[in-house]
Amino acid sequence: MLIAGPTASGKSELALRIAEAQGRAVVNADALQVFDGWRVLTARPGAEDLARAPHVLYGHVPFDAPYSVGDWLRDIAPHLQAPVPPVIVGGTGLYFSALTEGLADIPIVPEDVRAEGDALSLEALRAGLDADTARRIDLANRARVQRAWEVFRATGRGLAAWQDETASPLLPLADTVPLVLRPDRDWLAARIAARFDTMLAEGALDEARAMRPRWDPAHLSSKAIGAAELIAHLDGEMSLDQARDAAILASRQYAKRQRTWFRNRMASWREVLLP
RNA sequence: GCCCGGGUAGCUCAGGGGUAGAGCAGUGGACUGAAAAUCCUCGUGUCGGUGGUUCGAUUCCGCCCCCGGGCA
Repeated sequence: MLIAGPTASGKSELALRIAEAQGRAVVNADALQVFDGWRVLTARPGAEDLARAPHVLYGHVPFDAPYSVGDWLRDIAPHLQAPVPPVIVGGTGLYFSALTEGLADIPIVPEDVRAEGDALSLEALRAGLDADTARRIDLANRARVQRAWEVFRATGRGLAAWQDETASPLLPLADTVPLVLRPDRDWLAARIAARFDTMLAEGALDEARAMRPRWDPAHLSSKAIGAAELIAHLDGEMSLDQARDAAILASRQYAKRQRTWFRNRMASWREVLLP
């Protein structure tokens, strides 16, 4: 069973109830909940939830380690073999797509190639692409262009060529019960705001204080919405109210991006309208 | 009560006699290893109200209302 949904839509609780009732494990499909560190801020399940059902792929990656969809697919593979099929829940559309539609089997790009790419201008990166790939990707999007450049640089083959050879998916959609939560926009906005206040009440600020000495915006776990805002508040750069408002706003904008992905890339999934 | 400054897009504001634009917010979209990332698109709203001047007023003038500040 797959459960996708925007942030704060209540998908984790739904997954937990199903898992608990049916003796399944809950498997995480969220790019930030895989990290150790910001437990409260990333809404990772707490002790009470963990006691109700087995949880997998939550907080299993060090907060300062790299991670990617490919890592996630490798991590999830063994859990798909469990005798009782798990409930896979999360908000990262890319993870679900890679799982059910496949991901090109491209060798891991070495760190020094990434560093080399970081140093180049967008124009230079574009110039280093093969024609097929250049035609396929968004040339205004540096992240996409640099990724394509890195693949070509590291493997000598274009990203498009690799993608054309994408193998069959680890878990075909047809073998699943795919649910996507589609909450009303304003209803979700209210929940997003309320949830951030709950996070503060549950110690998000203390968590930020604990993370402060090891804070590095470059870490992937630092992308957790609200992390930079709370750190800025601790550094006296903004009031707690400003940090709160900024984090809530960023969460709403994130939810909108998720909505777009779900609507267009998971059109065949079973919709669950909320409230 | 008088004087000064304002009242223009959801918010902050710019503009100016030929019916108006920015930023933010919001919308729609893209996205096969950074994805809670990254990128693209979309701006008609009684220009506070009402009279007047004018071929034409949101723009100029009068009055009224509201919000700041000052003086009584």
